[in-house]
Amino acid sequence: METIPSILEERLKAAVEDPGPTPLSITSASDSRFGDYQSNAAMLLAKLRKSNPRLVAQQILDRLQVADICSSVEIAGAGFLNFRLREDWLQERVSQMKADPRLGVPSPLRPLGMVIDFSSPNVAKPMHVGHIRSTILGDSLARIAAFIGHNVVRDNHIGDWGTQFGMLLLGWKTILDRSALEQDPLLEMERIYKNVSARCRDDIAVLEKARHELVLLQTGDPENLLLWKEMIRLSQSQFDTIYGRLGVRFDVTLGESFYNERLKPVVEELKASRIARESDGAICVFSDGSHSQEEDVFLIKDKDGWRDNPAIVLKSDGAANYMTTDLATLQYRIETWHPDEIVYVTDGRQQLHFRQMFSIFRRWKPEAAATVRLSHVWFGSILGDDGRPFKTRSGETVRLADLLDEAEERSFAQVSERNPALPEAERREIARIIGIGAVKYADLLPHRQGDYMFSWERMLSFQGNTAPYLQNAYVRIRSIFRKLAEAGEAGEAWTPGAPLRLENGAEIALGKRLLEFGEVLPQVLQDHRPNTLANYLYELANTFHAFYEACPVLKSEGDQRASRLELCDVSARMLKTGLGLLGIEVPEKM
RNA sequence: GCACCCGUAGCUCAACUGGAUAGAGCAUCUGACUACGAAUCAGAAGGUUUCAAGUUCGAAUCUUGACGGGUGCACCA
Repeated sequence: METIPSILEERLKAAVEDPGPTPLSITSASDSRFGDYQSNAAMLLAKLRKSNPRLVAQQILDRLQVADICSSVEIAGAGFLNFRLREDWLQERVSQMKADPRLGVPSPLRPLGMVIDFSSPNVAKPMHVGHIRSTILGDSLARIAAFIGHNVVRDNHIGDWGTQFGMLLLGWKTILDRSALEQDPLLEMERIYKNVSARCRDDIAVLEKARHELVLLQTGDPENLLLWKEMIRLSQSQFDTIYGRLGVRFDVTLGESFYNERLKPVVEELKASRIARESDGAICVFSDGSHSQEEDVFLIKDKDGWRDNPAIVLKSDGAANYMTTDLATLQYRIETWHPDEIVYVTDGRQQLHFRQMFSIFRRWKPEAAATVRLSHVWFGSILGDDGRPFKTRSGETVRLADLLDEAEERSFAQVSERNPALPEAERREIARIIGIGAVKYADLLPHRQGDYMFSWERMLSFQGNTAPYLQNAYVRIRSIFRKLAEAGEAGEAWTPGAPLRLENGAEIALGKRLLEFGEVLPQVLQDHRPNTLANYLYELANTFHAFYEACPVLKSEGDQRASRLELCDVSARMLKTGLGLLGIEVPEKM
């Protein structure tokens, strides 16, 4: 289904003499008194042509043919064109959208291949609150891209290689507590890692031993390889538990170790093509002078002036680092999936790394770089209510499993208070849906570039822009249909598909709101910003509640009743679908 | 020092990427339950968008400068 702005834009283009390359933007009206949609095209054109905006608007208006769509088009203010939709046309649009399984979301011109790299936990470390944003944001973007019609590869690039394994292996062989490992493998692995790592700092002999273990692993020592695989297995089972609770899945899980064979050739190619060279024993990429100093990611300024800020692709000890791995991974992804876009979902601190990585890639593989969009979708930190990074009361990192437990516990207490009569198992299930949903929604709602303050009270509140509020809107609708089904036994069954009649203000407002879904969703993906979708759903729930208060459904009669039931049904579907795209479930009761 | 991000109502956050009178929730105040779920709705009050200049029909948004905060800057990822 085409969106209303794109239909109006076509009409507008036809009415403009020599529209040029400038897009004629149509947006929904900023104030309903101005109409339903507005365009500032006349003002933009007037600026280009150095003429009067209102005059240009009048010229457009004289040739504009929208009588089948609009009841009025007016020139207002500095030269705005304000469109008011015909109510019969609007009603027809909502009916079409209702019958559309895509709920009015336009099909892409061409389905894109997208690789989304997100979550990326480390082996042998518990997943903690630092992983939550990448996991939830990446999952949501993947769901949205797939719904729109793109081909998505969800790739979990886990940290299963590197210097930490020397310490882990040494710890495993010397201080491992078997029973602790059985009880909580991640906790025990974390303990031995911290223990050895601390001793390495003070004692060069321990450090040497750890390095030796790492060399053994890297040269294929059977025992170390076996232990390493065991660590991965134990970690993966913990990841699976968390991902199961979050409802997150991956198409491929390829750890850093998977790219080992490709690292040396990458470095060789970069050296051969003179992109990288030796410096202080390491192989580095320096500026090629193709950018201004301020924009050059390989330069940095200090008090003595501009100096090199190279990216290291091979350390002086001959080992590769994450830049090398990321380049090899990028090469692999392009060879394997030929994607149109690769999305990296990580925190904002890695901006420089990705800018350097993308820059090296453009120099290394210019043809490939020209056909793939590389997007670093970065996000800010989660803060505690003290404005400092979110920690437990004792100052520890918050483990993700504990966070989810607490969300469900708090939610369970609320559900039990509201609905003590429900069986416990049902209350547990509702609490799970609300608790997990609240955490996800609180994470997706703020603009991703920027820190946000974590607050149980706010995210679990029933009022305001929260998951429970949205879920409640859905539950209220379902309750209507439950009532109807009970009555159905007396011969009042609901038959879907009745014609819509948008008669009063609240019905019309709801209809317009429902149509906006198709406008919002492509933009969400374009900007990689699910918070836009979250805000839309909040407004939808708001508009629905206003309709619900103003328009009795079950107490109305005949065609009106049938029409209102249709509006309820499509609103419920929209809420469920929209929340589903954020990875949030809805309960039937709460 | 340089780069990136941020500074919006008492608090927590939006603002369709330069549009018309900057919007929500919490907290405060007023009103609506013998009621399709009040976990809701209707309303009031709350703003020099940190400050100062500039760009133009028009700025929270762009430019420059100042002030304040976060993050990153050569072998950890």
